Amino acid sequence: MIIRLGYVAMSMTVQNASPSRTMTATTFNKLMDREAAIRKLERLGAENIHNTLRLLRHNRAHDIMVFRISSKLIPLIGHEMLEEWDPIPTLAAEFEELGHYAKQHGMRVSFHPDHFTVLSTPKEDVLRKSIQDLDRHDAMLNAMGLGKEAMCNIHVGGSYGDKEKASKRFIHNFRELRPEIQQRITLENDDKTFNALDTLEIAEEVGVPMVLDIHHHAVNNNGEDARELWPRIRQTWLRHEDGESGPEETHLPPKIHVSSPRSDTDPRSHADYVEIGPLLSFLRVIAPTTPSLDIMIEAKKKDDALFRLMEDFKEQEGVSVLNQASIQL
DNA sequence: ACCTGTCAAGTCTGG
DNA sequence: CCAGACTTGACAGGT
Repeated sequence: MIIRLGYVAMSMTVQNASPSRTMTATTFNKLMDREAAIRKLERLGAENIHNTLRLLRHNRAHDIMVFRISSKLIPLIGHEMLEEWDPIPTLAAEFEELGHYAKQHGMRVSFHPDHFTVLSTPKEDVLRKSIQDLDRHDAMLNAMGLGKEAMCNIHVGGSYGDKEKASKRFIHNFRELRPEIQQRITLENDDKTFNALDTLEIAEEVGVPMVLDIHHHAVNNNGEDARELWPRIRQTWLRHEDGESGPEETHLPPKIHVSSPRSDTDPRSHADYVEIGPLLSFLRVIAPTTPSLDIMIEAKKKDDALFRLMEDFKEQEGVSVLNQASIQL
């Protein structure tokens, strides 16, 4: 099994390269010249996109092919007071440059719209905003010139006291989405409500790939073993092309999320670095059936945690290091 | 230079 | 029914 490692949004080693500088709504409103304030938001957006490009260059220098782009690239986008404002065309050149670099180097990039995007919601207004958020993520990926291989990972959402109903609502709402949006979505199990099996069943039902988060699974499960769920999870990454020719590999390897508990008293929070133990035992079990896998590291120390994990992999029996960010197992 | 409270958004819990 | 917690990086305002 070939495994590629990636990390999320920002770097601990590249200095002054924040991809998510922002401005608060309060500050925006205090500025007298609204046009100038909007230009300022757009400058921040351009700067965030440019810093993301710097991170991709850093990734390339370290063989890192998997990366999640920050969803906070453009400050205040989607805010109610800025409904008329569409900065994505304004930033077309910056987006194009970023996407071109990713494509040129065969990098797998993704977004993770945050937990305010909830398709299981019973509230019409929340659903409407969630769809708008997905539309904006799709528009940004389109502006980058990236196809359906660049995906948006989301959670199922809240349960509102009845997980079964919420699950049905998610499925219904998902099916109402434009097909282009549906094709961009992956579903991830969360650490509180929709566990891996719940999420898997929904992912199968609507036909989207499932991202397994093994830390979330460790703190939210009904006694299921992730290794036993894996064959079904892996299956969600196979696609019927037009329903004709049977299952085919997508252009994408399955992806999992990896992090470690901060402490025994705070097991849900993310630790600075990743413990190799539980990860490795999972990988050894799935290796024979899984030719390739991408691992998104969700540790506080970001790329620093990735480098340290690679050091740990080097010392393991049966693991060969292919380059600075990938291994064979 | 450094510290503290606050921040767009949603959901859940406890009072 | 409402306030606060949750979670995160970064702002904003203060010393």
